[in-house]
Amino acid sequence: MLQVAFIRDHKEDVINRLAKRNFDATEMIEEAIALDEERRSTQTKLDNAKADSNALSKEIGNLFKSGEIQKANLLKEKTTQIKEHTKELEQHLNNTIESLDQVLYKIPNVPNDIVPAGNTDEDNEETFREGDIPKLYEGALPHWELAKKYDIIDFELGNKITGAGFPVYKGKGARLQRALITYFLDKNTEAGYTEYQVPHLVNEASGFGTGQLPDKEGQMYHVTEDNLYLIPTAEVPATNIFRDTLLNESELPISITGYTPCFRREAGSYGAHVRGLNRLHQFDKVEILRVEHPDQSYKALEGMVEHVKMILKELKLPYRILRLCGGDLGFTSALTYDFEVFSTAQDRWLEISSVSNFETFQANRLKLRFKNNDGKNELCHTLNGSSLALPRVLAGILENCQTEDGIKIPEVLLPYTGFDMIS
RNA sequence: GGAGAAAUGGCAGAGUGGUCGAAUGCGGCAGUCUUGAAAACUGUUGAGGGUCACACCUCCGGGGGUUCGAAUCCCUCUUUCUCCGCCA
Repeated sequence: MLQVAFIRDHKEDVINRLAKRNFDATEMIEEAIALDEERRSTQTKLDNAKADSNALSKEIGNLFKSGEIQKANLLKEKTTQIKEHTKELEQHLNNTIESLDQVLYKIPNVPNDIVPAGNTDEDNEETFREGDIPKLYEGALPHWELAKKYDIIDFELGNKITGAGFPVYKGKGARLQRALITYFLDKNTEAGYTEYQVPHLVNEASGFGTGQLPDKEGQMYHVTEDNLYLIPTAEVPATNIFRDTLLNESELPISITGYTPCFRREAGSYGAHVRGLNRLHQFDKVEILRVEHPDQSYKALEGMVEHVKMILKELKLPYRILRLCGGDLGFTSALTYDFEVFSTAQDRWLEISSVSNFETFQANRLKLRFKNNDGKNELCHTLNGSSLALPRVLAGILENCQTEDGIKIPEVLLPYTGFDMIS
């Protein structure tokens, strides 16, 4: 969430920049500023009331000690009034904070200046494209047909065991997926990211820390018995490593990577858009995450984009990079680059990575700060991205690397798969 | 799952109703000594809010309560440890 102080000091700017999301924040911002005003003045009143009662208590203590019981009892009576007043103020303060938070939760992050205006994914700005779209043989198949033909992914079996959106990978399909996971993790650790294995279920506080809660609980599977949530992305547990943390400036930057399955309840779309591996309830993803000094975060974002580019180039997949427009930008992000691989047989682009700078938006809620060289506490910037999301990379490989004789495995993966062809 | 014990500053560890934001030790920082370092000695050293700066307020696992006053008493939750049971 945004910092109130920032909203107060940059009111017009915040409103104007949020307009890029087609988000009219005028009313909310007025409300937030008013509530904050109220919060601070109530806090001051409460502090003063407490100071009075502390002083009285001390006095009573001293009177008892020196045996002046009567005087002490007289003072005691005086405290009841202050106590009542304090209670009222406390109540009011809590209500005000609650209302203020409710408003702040609803305001999305302020887009970076270079975020293009626009409403939908049509308005995203392509910034880069690489890799040749292969000329496939006559009768080339979409990946779900290939999966069936070579018996490497079984969607029906998943239906039987669990339900739609939970595929079963078999034989070389399973091996290829594992190869990709290991390959991604190796690339990430080579680039300086520390590998983590994090829990796949998180508690309420964690869901709240990264913004899935409140409001967006519908996208997560909820284990009500224990009040835990299955993670929709490693971002949730990985970012919450840093909840309520005060770092030293020298500890920055922090770079971590981790592989997790991801669970998404979202009902999704229909037809070809959810066909095969295009959209699943459970999928695998390798995530990269950084905690940065505010001055360095955009440089870090570029670094992450370059890193993902390098991986896709090695895989020799045709892909493009989009700078998301205001309307398509995620709630918590200030700037996002999406990577899309071209699905030749489906003739469409599939999102395989999303790399974002959240600036202080997550850090504020997480209370993730660092002590700067002046000894002041400052919010860190957080960034994350996929590197990469498995199913669509798999789909991309199956479709783009298909030949009449079978699927030709990209060369960089050979040490990981141990085979060069799925036939 | 059952029985018991515990949770205090970066760490260790005292403190069981009133100058306790908290003894002491270690660690950190600064200084003395030294050519330099170590040792020794001296001083200093938690966080958040608030203020121009003070004042002041809050924080002894979380939440609630008793009391004029709570680290200290009560309730509750969480976590950790020991023992038993179960188990990949």
